Amino acid sequence: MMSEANTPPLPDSHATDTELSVLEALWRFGESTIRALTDELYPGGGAARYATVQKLLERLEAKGFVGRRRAGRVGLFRATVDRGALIRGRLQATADRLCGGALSPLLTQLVEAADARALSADDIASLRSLVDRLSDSEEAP
Amino acid sequence: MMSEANTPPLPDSHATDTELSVLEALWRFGESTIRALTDELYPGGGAARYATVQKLLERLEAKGFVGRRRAGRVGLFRATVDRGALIRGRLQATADRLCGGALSPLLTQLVEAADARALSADDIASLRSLVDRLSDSEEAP
DNA sequence: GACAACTCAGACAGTCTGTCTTAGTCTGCC
DNA sequence: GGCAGACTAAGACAGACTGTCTGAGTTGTC
Repeated sequence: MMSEANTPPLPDSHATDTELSVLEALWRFGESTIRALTDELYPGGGAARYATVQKLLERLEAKGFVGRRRAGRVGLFRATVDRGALIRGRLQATADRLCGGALSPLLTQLVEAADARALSADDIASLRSLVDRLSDSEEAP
Repeated sequence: MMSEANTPPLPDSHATDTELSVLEALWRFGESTIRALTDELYPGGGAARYATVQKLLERLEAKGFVGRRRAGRVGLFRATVDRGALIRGRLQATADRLCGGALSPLLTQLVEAADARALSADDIASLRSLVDRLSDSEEAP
């Protein structure tokens, strides 16, 4: 009972690398027109590149990563997910495919992967506070 | 200087869901023949399914996830990566695409995602020992 | 020698992705 | 009024990837 739907929904679709570059631009510049995005991603790009960006936005919208509104006759596009949501979506997808949905194996492997490379003291501290929080809610349900 | 090559190489290719089911079978049963894997994955499957498994193994081998040796005239296939390596590979891929390769943003998001849902007491305990281990190696380099 | 099982190579359709073309619509300006 | 320029919408296209399957050759058994 409960313990669901209290976190915003995670993206279930996959954003392509190219689609991701459009999202990155939207994150950097906020709500933008196709024209502005095209100029950013393909400087000097003509009508063809413009249409490419248009199609990428259309697909991103279908996947729920992007929303649009109209300002006069032109469309304004904005990202409807932030980078963190995208990351969490991919993490969850990895967990679903490789760990039956469980997240803790990911934590284990993440720490292992980071072992050689440095994890900052801040990272470790945030991990520790997670463990403390989890322990608390475990003892006092 | 250094801090490289002391961890085994991470898979750089992507294993499909279907390919993954073959890997899962190899993890469960260890070194196996195509026949045994086919019987496991497609019970009662005929020559067609056999060939499907064969092709999946061929592609897994090309991607470096599977190795083969010959026992007499039949081939014996084994996984050359374990589940953890696959997980770490996907984590690194996510980090590369979404965080410029840095792993700590993944940690942050993972903690956030794990916060909401229930982790088992075992998970929490193993997490705690993980944190303790990290803190130790942090204090005493 | 016939048969069964295995291997190897490749065909095939369906899907996904990035790219581009075309046609239609609206704008403001001369 | 009408025209050039910019925007939208719809879809065509090739290349890659995936899961599936067929066929031709090999090898060992009875």
